[in-house]
Amino acid sequence: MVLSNNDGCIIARSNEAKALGIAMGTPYFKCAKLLAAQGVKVFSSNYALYGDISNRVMSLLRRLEPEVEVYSIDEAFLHLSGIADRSLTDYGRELRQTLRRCTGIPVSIGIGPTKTLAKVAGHLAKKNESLQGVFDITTADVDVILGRVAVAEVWGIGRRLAQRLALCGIATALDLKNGDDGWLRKNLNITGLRTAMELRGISCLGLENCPLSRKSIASSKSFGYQVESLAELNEALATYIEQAAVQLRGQHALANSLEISLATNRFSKTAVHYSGRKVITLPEPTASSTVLIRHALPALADLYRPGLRYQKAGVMLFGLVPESFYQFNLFSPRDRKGSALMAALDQINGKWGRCTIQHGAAGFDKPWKNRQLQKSPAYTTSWQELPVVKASWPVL
DNA sequence: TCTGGGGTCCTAGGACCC
DNA sequence: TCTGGGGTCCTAGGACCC
Repeated sequence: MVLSNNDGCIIARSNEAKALGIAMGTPYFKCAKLLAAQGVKVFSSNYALYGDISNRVMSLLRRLEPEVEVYSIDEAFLHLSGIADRSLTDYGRELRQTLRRCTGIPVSIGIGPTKTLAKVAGHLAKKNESLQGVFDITTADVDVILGRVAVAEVWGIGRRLAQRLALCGIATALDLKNGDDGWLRKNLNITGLRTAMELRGISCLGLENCPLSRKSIASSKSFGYQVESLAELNEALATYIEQAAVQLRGQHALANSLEISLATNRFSKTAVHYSGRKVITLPEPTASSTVLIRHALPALADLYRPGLRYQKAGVMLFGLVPESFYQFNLFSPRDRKGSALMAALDQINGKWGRCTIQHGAAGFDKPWKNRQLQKSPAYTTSWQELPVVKASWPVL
């Protein structure tokens, strides 16, 4: 099993772990004993490793297929329009073997005329061993299949909508597919109607092979312990701002505003609950960590209530504009030195590792950092953590 | 004691404009 | 007594996804 940040919740399970009946999102502390007794291996999340493996798989896909939409760290949509002369299932099997051979990663592949149907097919491909990881939904009776899929499993139908649909007698994907358009539009809004159309094989969600840049960038994290002092909160917030700003500069954008947030443990039954948010509109858009930190810290002091034990702080950058759209301020010259400094900082940290150079405000020891007690090594991205192979042979 | 993080889209309602 | 029509932009809140 893999844990979320701060070793908080369970966010990934092997089939064997699923068989123990532990639900996705269960807080780790609630089942730690059971897991230990059953000999389950538990890992802290390791995004350096997952991100690198994901990149390997995605870049291979891009090399093999012209139209690829990377949907998440472990999912992608491919447009298979170019394959007319052979069975898509065969093509899928071959693709799967290639990925396995080149990256070592097993995948399942679902094929369908729309994204939503492909997701249904993918789900079956993963669950059903006889399909050997590949399923083309058009080779079967789609209605029979949809009749067996619970509506809550359809992509785009979450817990809330599923509950509402159940009350109206819509229990399966087939029921949703056959729903009345006017009713769907009114009760599930346009996104729900689109989902139903997609189940009918009418594509409403195109392939986005060159996604636009992000509209907001956030960095927020729980602390390793309950933090009480403003000084530590300042360090944490400055650290998160530096992380968010690196991404901001990475997409060559500037932020118009930022929102900072601060919260105590919302689950605590004894401590005072508090959560504060504050939006700061910047005098002019910036990508400078220094400027962002300078605006954020006084706002954090405003949100701070002495005597509380804080669990989490965060920053969100929004109102993002491309660097090239920078609107010059009539009354103050643009700070060119600042952007050169940031470029140098990114270059150094890119080469020598995150936090090689940082603002003093971000602290040094960072004792409040989250827990990752069971982290696997960054096998593929850190020289210090490369796997070591020991070979021995019998002396003849 | 211990409960993640980072995104997207849609809608309704209010403010404002001509 | 009787008070238009057509827009935009912003925000908060709700839903979803991985």
